[in-house]
Amino acid sequence: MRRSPVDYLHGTLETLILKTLTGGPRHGYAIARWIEEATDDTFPVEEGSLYPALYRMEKKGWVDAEWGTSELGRRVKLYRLTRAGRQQLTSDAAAWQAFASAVTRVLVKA
Amino acid sequence: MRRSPVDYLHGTLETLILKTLTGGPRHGYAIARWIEEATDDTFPVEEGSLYPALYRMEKKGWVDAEWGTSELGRRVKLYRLTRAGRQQLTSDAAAWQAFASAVTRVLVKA
DNA sequence: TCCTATGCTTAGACTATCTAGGCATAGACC
DNA sequence: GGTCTATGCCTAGATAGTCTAAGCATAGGA
Repeated sequence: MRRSPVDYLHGTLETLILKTLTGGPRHGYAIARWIEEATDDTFPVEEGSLYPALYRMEKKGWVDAEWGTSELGRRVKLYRLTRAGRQQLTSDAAAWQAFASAVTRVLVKA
Repeated sequence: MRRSPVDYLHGTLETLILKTLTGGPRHGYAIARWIEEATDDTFPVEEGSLYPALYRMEKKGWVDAEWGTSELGRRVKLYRLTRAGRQQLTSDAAAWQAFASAVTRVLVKA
């Protein structure tokens, strides 16, 4: 029963998306590709997870969305980090570090 | 919207339980207390999560259960790590490290 | 007597994920 | 012209692990 990194993904996707958007506005597809590349394809970002996550985040006021055009001339929905989203990222990153270091500490414990 | 460590817990509970049992057989209640103490109360282990997790793990053959008596003279169900459980822990711990380091790498990225 | 800590069980709700389908178009290739 | 791949968004339903909240039982201390 191999546990894939994805099994742990719960809750971290939104944080990773927030982080992605600190590089400037991006559309969904680009966000997915960026995360995959940044993690060396450690986890695939499924569209069925990505888009619902973006809607939740828009609803919570962490991102703003507006329709635009990609470099390739396609119609895309651009997401931009709001001030609230930036604050959330700061808080999320700290919460993640606390969680990750606690788990690691336990797993490494003699 | 404060993100509590628990939001990230998904999937890690079983791994933490496996680790707990490397210290010898323990009953559910003791497992919960050990994890909470080992993480400096960073996350509470709810009974509604713990016991179902133990049943899943027994079903998967990672642990064996048998009724016994606690130091306090109470009837307790003791869980013991199986060989398969020990292997699972090795695999889980590696998967966790891969996941955690990938996420941390992204969040720290300039 | 009452309260707390110990200890196990489980039904149902919640929610974030994945599966899998749909739709649309640009560009490359044959 | 036709086909295939990459790009791009949407969403219904299934899955699965968590939490809430209740029940049950007993030992020990105040």
